[in-house]
Amino acid sequence: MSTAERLVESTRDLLWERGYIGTSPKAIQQRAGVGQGSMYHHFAGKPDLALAAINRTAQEMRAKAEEQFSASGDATERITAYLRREREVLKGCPIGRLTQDPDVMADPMLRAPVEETLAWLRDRLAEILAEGRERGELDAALDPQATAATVVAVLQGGYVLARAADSPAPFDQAITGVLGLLAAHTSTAPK
Amino acid sequence: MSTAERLVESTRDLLWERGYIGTSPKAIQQRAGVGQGSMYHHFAGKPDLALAAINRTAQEMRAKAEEQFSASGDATERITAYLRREREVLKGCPIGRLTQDPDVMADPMLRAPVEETLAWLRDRLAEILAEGRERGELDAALDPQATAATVVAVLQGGYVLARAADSPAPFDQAITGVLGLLAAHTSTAPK
DNA sequence: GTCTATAGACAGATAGAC
DNA sequence: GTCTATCTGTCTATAGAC
Repeated sequence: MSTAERLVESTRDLLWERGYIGTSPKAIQQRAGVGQGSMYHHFAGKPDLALAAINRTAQEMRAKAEEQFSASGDATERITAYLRREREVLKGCPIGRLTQDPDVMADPMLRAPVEETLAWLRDRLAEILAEGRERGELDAALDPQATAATVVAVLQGGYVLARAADSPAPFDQAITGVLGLLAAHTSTAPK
Repeated sequence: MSTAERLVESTRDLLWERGYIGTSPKAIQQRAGVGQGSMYHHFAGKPDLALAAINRTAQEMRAKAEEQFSASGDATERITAYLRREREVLKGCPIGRLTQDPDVMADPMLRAPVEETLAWLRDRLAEILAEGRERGELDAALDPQATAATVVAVLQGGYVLARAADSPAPFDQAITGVLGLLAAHTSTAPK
């Protein structure tokens, strides 16, 4: 892996663990095994490195979600697969956590990928729910937009509960709960 | 307000806005209008101040939630009142945001109130849901524990979505969505 | 490209005068 | 109780040699 690559990966790890404010250039260099001068040769500074790191994480997150979204199965099956997918629950969401970082939210460049990724997730889920409703799989009373927001929120909030409890249990419960609620909106008629 | 009081309030504000890592003793003093020596006379240091601040915020959060929980009305009404209560959505949850602060989570004293408050919220909501189920108001198939975790997660995740979008809209949608899902589990039989 | 040196500002306190 | 001085270390770079 190139020096620049190692710096970006190191920054991704640290942003996930400690956030933007809690991540120093020195820590990034040490984790990457790269010297000070080398870092400033490849990147203009901390914001520049963070931008590269956040963009890559956002890209990766979409790609992983799209794996479940575009798989075969009806709406409920694909959403279940997405929610039940293996995750590093106790580490939290590497994108969602950035919303708590005032310096990230204050910089339009850093903020954009965070905003876009979560908006994309909601839109994509809303599409899948709308499709399920049209096919008669889901109750006509179900609001795709609102329900999509709920699903993403359960995920993001589940991470918060898991970190607070230092256990993945409340995350799993929250997922179980929302899937149970969604099941009641599923048509019992044959597909 | 006493000097000590002003320091605690100032710390509460800053922890909410910038988190533990992002909050310096100097910033606390300036916002409180209190000198350095004065601060260290009343508090041992930053962790001590943070402990006082977090405990107060946790206490306040429980009291406000209990207002809706112990009000009159059936389970759905009380949960709706809790979720629809006026909130400073764009500021996020002052307790939930601390789960992203590694230094807070690493200190058992600072971590305890965060863990306990969110656990208490889940337990309290589970009680209310169980009660509603016993009364026949809610579907017998509904899992009170899991659903309670879902409700708290929607709240915590709703804050994340709102901050990402810089708009309360996705928060409101997430609430609308979960209440819509819950409605399908509500018995249509007379109470 | 990578290294070391340097630098001004801030973090998080301690000490002692008043 | 509050104030000012002082201190060690870190933050986030810049400069210039190799």
